[in-house]
Amino acid sequence: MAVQGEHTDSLFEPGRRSRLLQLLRTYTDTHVELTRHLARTLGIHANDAVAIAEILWAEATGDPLSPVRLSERIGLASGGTATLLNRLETAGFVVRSREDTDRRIVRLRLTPQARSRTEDFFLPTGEHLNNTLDGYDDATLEHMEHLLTEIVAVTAARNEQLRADLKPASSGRQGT
Amino acid sequence: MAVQGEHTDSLFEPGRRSRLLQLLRTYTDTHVELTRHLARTLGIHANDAVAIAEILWAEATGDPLSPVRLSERIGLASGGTATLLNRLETAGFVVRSREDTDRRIVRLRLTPQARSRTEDFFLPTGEHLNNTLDGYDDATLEHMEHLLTEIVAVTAARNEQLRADLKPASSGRQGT
DNA sequence: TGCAGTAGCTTATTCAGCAAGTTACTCTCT
DNA sequence: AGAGAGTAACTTGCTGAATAAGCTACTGCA
Repeated sequence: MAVQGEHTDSLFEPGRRSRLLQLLRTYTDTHVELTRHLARTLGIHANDAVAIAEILWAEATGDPLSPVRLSERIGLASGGTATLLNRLETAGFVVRSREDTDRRIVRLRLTPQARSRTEDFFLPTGEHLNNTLDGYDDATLEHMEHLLTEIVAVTAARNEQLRADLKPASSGRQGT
Repeated sequence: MAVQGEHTDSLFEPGRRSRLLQLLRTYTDTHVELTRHLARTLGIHANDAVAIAEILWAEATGDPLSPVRLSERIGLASGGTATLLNRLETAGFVVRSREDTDRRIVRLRLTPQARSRTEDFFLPTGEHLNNTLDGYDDATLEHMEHLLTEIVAVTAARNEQLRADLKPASSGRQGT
């Protein structure tokens, strides 16, 4: 018998802000579905496709993922990530290379075939999106970039906070 | 031996457009992680949390999901969705109600407890985001809304196309 | 040189999800 | 009205993805 129950409506209040947030939500759904289609196209599991996309992007930015960092992004435990990587390596999508000075670290790279198939998959959408963005002037895009950056920061901060609840107290060290 | 292999670089070319697309990708990752935290908070599986968010949102827009439509959104087959819903119903998160004139159709609604727990989870982020959006004037937000709408449309169109490849030929109608 | 910390992996086990089949309901066509 | 096609939801048997726990290899501090 909760008498109150109106404050939470702010999430769904009509208005421009709420509409924007819903658009972001919808975009996420859409992007996730696109990744599922990638999985189907490559003949692999949904999570494997997520991993491939992450590996591809990280590699493109010049800082290839390690298994631990991949596991953080796709939300799998260490063992599950190892299984996933074995699967992808056996299927010829991924190679592991120890190229770091720290000999413990493994770097994940796509095979040329995997990269080209994945890029071919994303390319039409990418070009279509680029064309769409061409319809906007530079100032608008800059605003958009700024806004999105802030939005990501807010959400990421919340994630960080929630992640902190996970590890109660490992070592005595508890930094900032 | 593909001699060419430069056209695909357009996905990663430096520049504002590419940066925007990466931001969208990052946002998706962030939002997905947030949903995983929701799962942990509610003590349910990741996919279950995705389903709860979808059910909540659909209900809020006045058009509660049916199992089929839920399954399309979360990317599960009919049987898997039934299992998931049984799980959520048993755990007291979801109720199924036959309220449609078409007696086959089941509408999915969150229990009050589930709704309040989920809203409590999203509320801090939602308010934080609203504050962020308050820093932008109306015209800018309108531009954003327009741009995002287009982006979603492009991606959704691609999804539709890919989904069409799935069903080979049900009725005699076959396109190109 | 030992010891704590981290990266990556292996193994045993569980249970989520799929494919296929069943029931219930709706709509159309005769 | 009644047969038949189509759709919504659910059930069941089985596969294998992911987990938890434990192990090895490497790093770097004391």
